[in-house]
Amino acid sequence: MSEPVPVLLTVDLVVLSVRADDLQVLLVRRGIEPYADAWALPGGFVLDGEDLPDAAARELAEETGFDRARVHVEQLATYGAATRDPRGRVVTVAHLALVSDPGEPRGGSDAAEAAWVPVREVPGRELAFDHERILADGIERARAKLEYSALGAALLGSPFTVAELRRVYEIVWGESLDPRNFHRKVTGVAGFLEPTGETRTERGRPAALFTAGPAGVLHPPITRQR
Amino acid sequence: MSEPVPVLLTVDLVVLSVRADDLQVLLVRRGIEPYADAWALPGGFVLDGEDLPDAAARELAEETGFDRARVHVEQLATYGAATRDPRGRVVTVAHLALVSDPGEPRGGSDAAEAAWVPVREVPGRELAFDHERILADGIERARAKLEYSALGAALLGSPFTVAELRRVYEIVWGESLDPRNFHRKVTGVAGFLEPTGETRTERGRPAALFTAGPAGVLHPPITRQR
DNA sequence: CGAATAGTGTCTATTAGACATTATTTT
DNA sequence: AAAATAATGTCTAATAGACACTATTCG
Repeated sequence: MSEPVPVLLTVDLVVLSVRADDLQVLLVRRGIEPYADAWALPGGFVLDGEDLPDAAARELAEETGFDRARVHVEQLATYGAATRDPRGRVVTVAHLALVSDPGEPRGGSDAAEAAWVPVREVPGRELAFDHERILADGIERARAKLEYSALGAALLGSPFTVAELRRVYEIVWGESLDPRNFHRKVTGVAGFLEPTGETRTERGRPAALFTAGPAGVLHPPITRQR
Repeated sequence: MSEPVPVLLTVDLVVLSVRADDLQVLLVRRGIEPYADAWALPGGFVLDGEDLPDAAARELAEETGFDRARVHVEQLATYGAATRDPRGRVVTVAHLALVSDPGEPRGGSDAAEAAWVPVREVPGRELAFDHERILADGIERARAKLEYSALGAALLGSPFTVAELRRVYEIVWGESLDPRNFHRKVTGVAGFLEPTGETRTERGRPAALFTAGPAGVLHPPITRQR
């Protein structure tokens, strides 16, 4: 029987937000080796005694100032190829975070710089480690979960209008949706949206305001084009 | 800035199979501390230089004799609570494995005994570590993925009949499905099932044989009852 | 009033679910 | 022939998608 090998454990975050009518991801420019000056997903080492959700929430707070109550964070997947980090055996538990209306990011401890980048501009940049793959997995998870979950609300401030929610779907999926059918769909599923009774007027008829309902799931789902 | 903390990394496996008209999970009785003599999910330490999929495949082969080509294995989730293992910081990357028609299990290196157990009998047993939670997550993943993926075929030998596939769905979901509607559904989605042209006769009219098709996904999905 | 946006209604094609019927084998 | 299982067909209710229409605001 072989001996167990100790590894270093990190959490990395795919932090997505809808900003400037675009799906954007939070990237940091690394301040230290390896991959110094390269763009990377925010993240860092799991600390002594710290659970994985705690580590993810802490890193998110350091990079964005968001506290976990206002953000949706879920575990994405774990990446552990022996050669993924030149420092040695470093395994990362990637998380997906969806935030609403973030201000400008602030640089964290080992991040010289942080920036929101439209996801379709990322393929041009070389990300550190296997972060390009992790980002792709995170985006696909977000797209897939919009179909059957109330995840879209996590990308919006609360309360929100049906039109704002629809815009989130359109931006994340990159396809346009019929406003009338979308409205009928999301308001028709019991418990998915909670009407606040309030309205907000921008231009035209005032829009009813909603918060995410208790259902959490959208059944039957909204389907994207295949 | 705090120091990274080294952890030991394991892979654990939720190995599911349909045996004796029942959804069963492979459990091992632990031969060593901690939790000696307790039932647990099969698994073990990730070895030096070993990637996560390799470690999962190796552990699976040790416990069942299955090589990875014949089995569906996918990463499930990672569990890293600081107190989950009394030995210290041990983080496990759980995997879901679906196998067809396994023979009797053989005990592995640190497993004194191995057994297939119907999943509905598991709540009676006390599983080691947080394995009860991991098992629950694995079962739910399998149930959910049957809806939209060709995962059911992984629980069957190849080729198989539509009736055999339907039985898998019924057993995993614990609900009965209309044979005629199920047949129409799975044979109607292009690329989901590949007819072999062969038939197999048990009792009654010979059944056409199929293999899993190239599509991999079932769109639109089959939905379970909610 | 006209423009703009929100929200409802209506029609049609597709799909799901219930269930009848036909087809092909074994005994 | 009878029993058993496979496979197809038919009907109906529900849903998705296209699109007309009404509602409520601002300028």
